[in-house]
Amino acid sequence: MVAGPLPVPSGPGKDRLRLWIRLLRASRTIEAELRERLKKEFDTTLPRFDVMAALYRAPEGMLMSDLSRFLLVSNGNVTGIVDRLVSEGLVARARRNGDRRTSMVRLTEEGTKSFATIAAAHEGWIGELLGKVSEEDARRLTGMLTSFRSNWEGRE
Amino acid sequence: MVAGPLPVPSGPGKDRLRLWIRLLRASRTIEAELRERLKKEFDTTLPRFDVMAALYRAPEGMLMSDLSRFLLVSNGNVTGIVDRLVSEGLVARARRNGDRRTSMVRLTEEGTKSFATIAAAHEGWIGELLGKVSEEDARRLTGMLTSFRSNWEGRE
DNA sequence: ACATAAAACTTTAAGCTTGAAATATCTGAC
DNA sequence: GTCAGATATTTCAAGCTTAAAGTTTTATGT
Repeated sequence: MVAGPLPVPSGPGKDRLRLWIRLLRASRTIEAELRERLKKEFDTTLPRFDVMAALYRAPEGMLMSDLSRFLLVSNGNVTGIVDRLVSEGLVARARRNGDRRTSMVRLTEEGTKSFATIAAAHEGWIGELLGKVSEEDARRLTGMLTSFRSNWEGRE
Repeated sequence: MVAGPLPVPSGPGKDRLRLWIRLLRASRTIEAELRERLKKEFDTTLPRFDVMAALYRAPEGMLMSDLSRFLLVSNGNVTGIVDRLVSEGLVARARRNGDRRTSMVRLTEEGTKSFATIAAAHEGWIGELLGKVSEEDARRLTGMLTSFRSNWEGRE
């Protein structure tokens, strides 16, 4: 999947394959760098950061299934990550009266403060890691990826 | 990390952050789809596919450390995946006379045939999943990502 | 009301992933 | 030759990830 230096043979459809390979390598490269920095600087992980980022945008809280859908990961996965965040005091689960199957998950005060700090650093890192991409290219690329996303969601 | 529907606030540097988020969501979406199809259609996994793809391009074999570097994953990780592929008869390790620390890893005949089949399907999937991206956009996007990569490798 | 289905979540087993420590081998300085 | 350091790989512990199976609660049809 993460094919590299050697070129993909040319032919019909190869352009898209090449695009996918580059896309994957770019995101893995950046992801690896972020993972390392999160670990070194804040002793945390990317999945934890992802969950906290989602919750930060939803002060009223989120259901587990919302988190799962939003983060594009399985529901069982979210359970584990949230468990750990709860045990660290960064996240809280609140049982709901309306539906006792569900629980609202939200950042604690400590979690909110912690995330704000990390997010500021994170944004700086992205600026640095993507520094060579011009603002204009960034916007154009974003536009293409956005249209990919809309097409994707409308598929089937 | 995988922020979604809600827009990233505007401001300096936010364009790159937005780009990163879109990039990550696009690759995770495609990855999830490929993972599912590899499982359903060929009872295999993405990491196995990655390793086999790398070895397919190197008929003479690769060192473990080459695989690790090439796939952008840790060396310990590669050990486990190759172990499993070996136990399935798809990959073979060959001790080298010159340096007994290393071993050349290569696809077996069965592994080669198996990969060829899967790779053909894989290419078709990518063509389908990225079908809405025009060939021209695909080339332009690839170009931008390639220049990101060169910049990255030249950093530090 | 009751059975049945659907929904939300957790648990489980297997595999992936990392960073760090351990092992084995090789290279170079002396 | 030998010993220190470098190199290649494996092992290990902890955590992430998925798909599938299980649990509890809610909704629905009759």
